[in-house]
Amino acid sequence: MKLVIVESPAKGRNIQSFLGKDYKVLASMGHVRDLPKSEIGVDVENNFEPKYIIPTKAKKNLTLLKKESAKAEETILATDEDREGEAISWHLAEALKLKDPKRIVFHEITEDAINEAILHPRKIDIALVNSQQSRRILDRLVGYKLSPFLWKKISRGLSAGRVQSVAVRLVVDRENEIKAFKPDEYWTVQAELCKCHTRESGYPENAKLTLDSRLHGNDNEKFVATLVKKDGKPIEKLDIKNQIEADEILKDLENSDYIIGKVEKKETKKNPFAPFTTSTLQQTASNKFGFSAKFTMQLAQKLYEQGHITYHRTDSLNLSETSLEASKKFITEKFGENYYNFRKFKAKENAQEAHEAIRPTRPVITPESLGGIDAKQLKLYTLIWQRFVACQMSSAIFDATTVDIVASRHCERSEAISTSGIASSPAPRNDGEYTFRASGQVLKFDGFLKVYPTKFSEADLPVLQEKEKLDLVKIESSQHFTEPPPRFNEASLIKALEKFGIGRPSTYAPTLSTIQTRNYINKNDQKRFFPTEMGVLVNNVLMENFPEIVDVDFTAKMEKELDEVAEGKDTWQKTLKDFYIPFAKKLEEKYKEVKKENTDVATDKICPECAKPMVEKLGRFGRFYACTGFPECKHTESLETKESKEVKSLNIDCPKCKEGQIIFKKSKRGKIFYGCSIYPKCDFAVWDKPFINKDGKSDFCPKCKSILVETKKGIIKCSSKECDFKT
DNA sequence: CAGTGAGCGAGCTTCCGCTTGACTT
Repeated sequence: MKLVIVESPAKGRNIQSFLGKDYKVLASMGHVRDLPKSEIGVDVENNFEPKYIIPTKAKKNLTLLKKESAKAEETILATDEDREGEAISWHLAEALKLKDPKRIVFHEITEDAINEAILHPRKIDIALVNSQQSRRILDRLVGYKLSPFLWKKISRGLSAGRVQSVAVRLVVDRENEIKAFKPDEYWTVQAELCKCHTRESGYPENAKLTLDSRLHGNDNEKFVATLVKKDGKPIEKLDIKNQIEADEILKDLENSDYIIGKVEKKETKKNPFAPFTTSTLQQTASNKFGFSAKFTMQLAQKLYEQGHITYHRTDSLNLSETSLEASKKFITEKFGENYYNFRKFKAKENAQEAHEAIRPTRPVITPESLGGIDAKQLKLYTLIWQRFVACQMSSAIFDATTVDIVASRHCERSEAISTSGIASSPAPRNDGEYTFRASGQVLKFDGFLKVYPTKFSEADLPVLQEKEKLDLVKIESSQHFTEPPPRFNEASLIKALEKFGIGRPSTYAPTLSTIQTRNYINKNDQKRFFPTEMGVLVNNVLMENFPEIVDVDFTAKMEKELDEVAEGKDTWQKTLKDFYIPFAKKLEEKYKEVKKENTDVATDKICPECAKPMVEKLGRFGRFYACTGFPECKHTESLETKESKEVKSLNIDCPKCKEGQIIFKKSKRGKIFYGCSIYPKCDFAVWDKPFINKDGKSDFCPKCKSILVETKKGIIKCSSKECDFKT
């Protein structure tokens, strides 16, 4: 028996089926050794010697691997072909004490690919392993050196890191941009025009037309054009600054003739998107369905385990030969040959490409034919299936038309007369010639749109010819203001992180969680991120003292260095030394130089327990009132919010102790609940808001006399778990 | 489902990236 070790058990099951009973395929379940959590674990004095331990979570599995490896005639390391995968193999070899570890790699999970790989084992690429060690140790040094600095200078429990601190910075920067933004007023001018019927072109005598349509044409002969040029000069977005300027233009235009200038017709193409990577899947599922990145990954994990999709943590756009053949067959059979178009996609520059793009494992399994799975899983599968099939289909083709309309004043004498009364030489014609533009596009061939629904505007224009005269139906101007950039949501923040190469497919979702649980950023009602006071404060301290670490290019620079190590051009110790020596020196200075932040704000509140004044303090969960008699007096109060004031004003007596009142509270996790004001003397608490009847009083369950509550959906029910009363 | 702060000096907080599953909603 030969032992093969891969990273993921689902992948292992697959490979097992190809290799048969001479092989045993097991999974490492990710990394099996790591730096210890409780200490820095890097001997910076001794050439950055790392101290690796086996985390408790990995112990059980590693014991199994050891047992099987000892029994096996040989152990083959088949982890992913990238920096982290190479390192996992190396750690496995070390932990399993393999003498001559055999390393294999493959790019697609097919019988041929696996058998081929088994025939060509290689040695572990120690340079690649070393580049991973540099990455790991650098992240450890940054994180475990900067975090304690924040504990000392701001507050305990805070954190900083190469990835999370930049993510927070992006949100803070954006908020500052929004705050500093001054909207500019600008105006646009639109003309509603229609094919001319009342003049030269005329109408057939017998046409049955209403007076309105005789004057203004049918709806399908009307169209809207936007003012784009004045006297041959393009009008830029902010050129028309106010109503006075807009009115002047309107005045000019009311007495103008509208004649068609250039008519340009051309075909335009819309190409399908590339297949999904982790980041684009997360973005699209967020934008289309409102799924959080975390939820999308949970759904994808299940689809992967059930064998419906390929691996879901990837930055690759590669598609296996088999999947390409399958999609070709599917598309030509189902839609016809003209719908098929072979396409190859290139991943972004620093992608590691250890896997394929995310795609259905078997494209013939259409979403309709996939039964027995959860509705939301199916929704995600449908999206993945459509995106993949569409990416091998023809482009959609549109007939696009762009029409210029020239508006010039009616031909009347308008030569300038000099004050002396003598006609001057003809003045240069600057009498307000305006150009409008209208464009339309009509879908000619749907191509990939047949499978991947995409929003596009379709607007038809009437048949128009050059020099044709038009009637003006309506002309109007509209006021606009420039808008600040929008706050990030999950989709756009992940997109930004990926653009800068910050973070990896396996970390986008966890990173978003970390910076929210640290209370650096929060989501507003529109699910958009804004920084908290603590987020702003931490970011300011980092920006002021360690700008190079929170620079968006820090990771990109690190990656360059790591490449040098992976290519054997540089040692991992030198890379670390170049970074760490100046960093450590600076850190030492900053410990001395930077003062501890004081965020206390005096109030005129008096402590109800000891009569000392109270201050507003900034804690890890936001601001709160605290007694200045601390630590003798531990009295604290929450800041009043709209909700807490509202609940307090209802004066609901606690149904349990009848002594206290029900007040608005927040749990550790930030979840809202309603509890008794004299806690811990009385521990009454419910999740939902107590129901208030029309007399302004709380009410009780007719069945069991417990207090009634109103859920967020407006259902009134009994608060008792044993009672099922609800309306 | 009931936090947070200070400072002393017990022990603890903290990083990123690779995995899944055990929790709970």
